[in-house]
Amino acid sequence: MGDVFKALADETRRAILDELAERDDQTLFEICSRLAMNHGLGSTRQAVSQHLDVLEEAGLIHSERRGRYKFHTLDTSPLAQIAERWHPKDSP
Amino acid sequence: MGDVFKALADETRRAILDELAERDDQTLFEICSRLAMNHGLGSTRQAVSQHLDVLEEAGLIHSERRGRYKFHTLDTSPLAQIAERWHPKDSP
DNA sequence: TTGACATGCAAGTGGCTGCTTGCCTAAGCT
DNA sequence: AGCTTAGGCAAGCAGCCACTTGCATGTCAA
Repeated sequence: MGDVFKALADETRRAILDELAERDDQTLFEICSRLAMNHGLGSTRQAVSQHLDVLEEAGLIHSERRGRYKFHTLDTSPLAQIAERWHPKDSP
Repeated sequence: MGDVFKALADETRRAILDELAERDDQTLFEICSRLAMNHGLGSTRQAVSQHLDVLEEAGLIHSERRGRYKFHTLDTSPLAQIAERWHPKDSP
């Protein structure tokens, strides 16, 4: 699952996860404005949209379309295995 | 600490961490041969050396020079904060 | 000291990636 | 219907990054 690591490699994408961790079910424009407000990031709508694609591809967020809005929710389950991959070896 | 995430974004670097998780105090050539044996990676010595620099910059490994050998050891402590950064929010 | 071995340094290159630009689709409101 | 709003698609561009190539440094053994 190298997609998860590559998705986390970008600062803007980590900021998006930060925002979704504070409030779920946010639309694209909500995320855009919150990135500008809370993180000082002036990313374009298309740029954020592409970031959301990468994050969803990695399984870190899920999206659901309701009417003309698309709501995004955080999924932290792929992060669990990261810390556990390089466990210090227990000698037998 | 974006360096940690960027360091983990590369497959070869993750394989290096895998090898160091199994045995500490490995030299550059040991790591090279183990990458070829266990992971099927035909990386050059210089390529692996640069990967080791990135990993050390990120604080994921430490190195110690003894004579003409340089031994590398794994340090998993930067990984702890990763899983804890996007904790599900506890409602007050 | 001489040679072999382990590693370091630095410039150059190809491919990936984040971002922009421009246009398009679709849903809701009046 | 007509307009606005939320989002999607795709091509192009610039910077970064992993890798190579060639040479240099330093250490041990004979």
